[in-house]
Amino acid sequence: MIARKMGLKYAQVSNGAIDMLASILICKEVSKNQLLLRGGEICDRLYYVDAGLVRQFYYKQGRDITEHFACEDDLCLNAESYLLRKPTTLMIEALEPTVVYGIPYEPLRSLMDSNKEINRMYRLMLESILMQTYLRLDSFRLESASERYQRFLKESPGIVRRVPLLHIASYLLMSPETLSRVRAKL
Amino acid sequence: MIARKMGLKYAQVSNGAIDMLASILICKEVSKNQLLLRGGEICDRLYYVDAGLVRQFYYKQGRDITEHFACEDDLCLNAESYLLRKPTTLMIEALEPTVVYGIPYEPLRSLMDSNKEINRMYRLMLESILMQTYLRLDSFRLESASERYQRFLKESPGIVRRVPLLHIASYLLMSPETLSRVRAKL
DNA sequence: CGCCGAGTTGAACTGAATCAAGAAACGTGG
DNA sequence: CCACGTTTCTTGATTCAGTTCAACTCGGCG
Repeated sequence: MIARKMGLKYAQVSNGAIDMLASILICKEVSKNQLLLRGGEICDRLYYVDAGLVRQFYYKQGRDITEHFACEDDLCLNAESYLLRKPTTLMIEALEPTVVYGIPYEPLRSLMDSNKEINRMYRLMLESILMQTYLRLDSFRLESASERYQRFLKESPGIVRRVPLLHIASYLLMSPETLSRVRAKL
Repeated sequence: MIARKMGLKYAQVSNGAIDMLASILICKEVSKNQLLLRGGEICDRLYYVDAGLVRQFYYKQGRDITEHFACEDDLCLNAESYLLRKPTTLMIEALEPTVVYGIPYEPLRSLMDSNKEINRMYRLMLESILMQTYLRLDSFRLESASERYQRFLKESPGIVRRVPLLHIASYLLMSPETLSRVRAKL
């Protein structure tokens, strides 16, 4: 069911491949404000959010910085930890009651070795994440606080209403006060 | 020769795979200040720089913004254009006499279908680029102009001396004047 | 030699951060 | 269902890093 959604969102995989993918998926439920991944752990899963909303964040100079939001049908990848198999400083927290499906590292690698479609699906996921990341980098170039917020509003209207201003501000690289003022002017 | 370097840098591919990779590589020489890719073209190659130095840049609000530098043994990927097959606004310019090897899109896809090692190599390339991009995003969070420059110095000492200040400034998200002052203080 | 682009330096300006105080919303227990 | 405390958000005043604009210096090259 979830495997089908995943497989079809990024590639057009066959029923056989969907079944194989389903066989390695691991479902996890997280309640509001619970951590899905703690600092120091190795992130062994590439997450697909089925329901709810999570954020990836870390502490820098004592501040809580949100790096990514993922809601229904979004991917959540802890690249450095998942790919290099090392302890993470980037945590994942559920901002709502959430259900995620994780693709564990090793099982995915073996599945990719034996199945071309899964291999292709993963490649397309990576490519999609990469392009998203480039877009995000770009938005920090020459855009004012207000422009960054308006872009976010347009690109992720669903998230804005569900997340505390504080997290959106750090995600958009501005102080909560600035975001509040930006909003007041719109 | 170049295929061997490439194959070994990102994966540990066999001689057979190296030969296959070599068979699709396209070599191109570009002289100083020449464009390797013009705006409006579709970027059909994932480039590997053999010798010299290139930058990727685009115009935004009339300014020339450098997005990426690639020198010897670095990759240069025009993600949006290469992956989505659409005309680019991101150009590539040689800052020195340069030799690049391009991996063309379609031939790579078919090679990946028939050869697992090449497939794996490309996957590792993508993963590597993705992690680099995340690091770069991070450095824009809570780092001052001076800190960004010092990080760049440490991470890419080879590039600093070979590139006009102007391009480094836009790459690091600051005005040339600011970079000049930052340098003066070190 | 004198031009030209690249880099430096100075002064004024500005967008956003910070600090501080108050208002609104939220939820928990009585 | 309300009262209270806590958290989240807003608003104002001040400060500061970095931009902008302008003038000047330097080094290379025709």
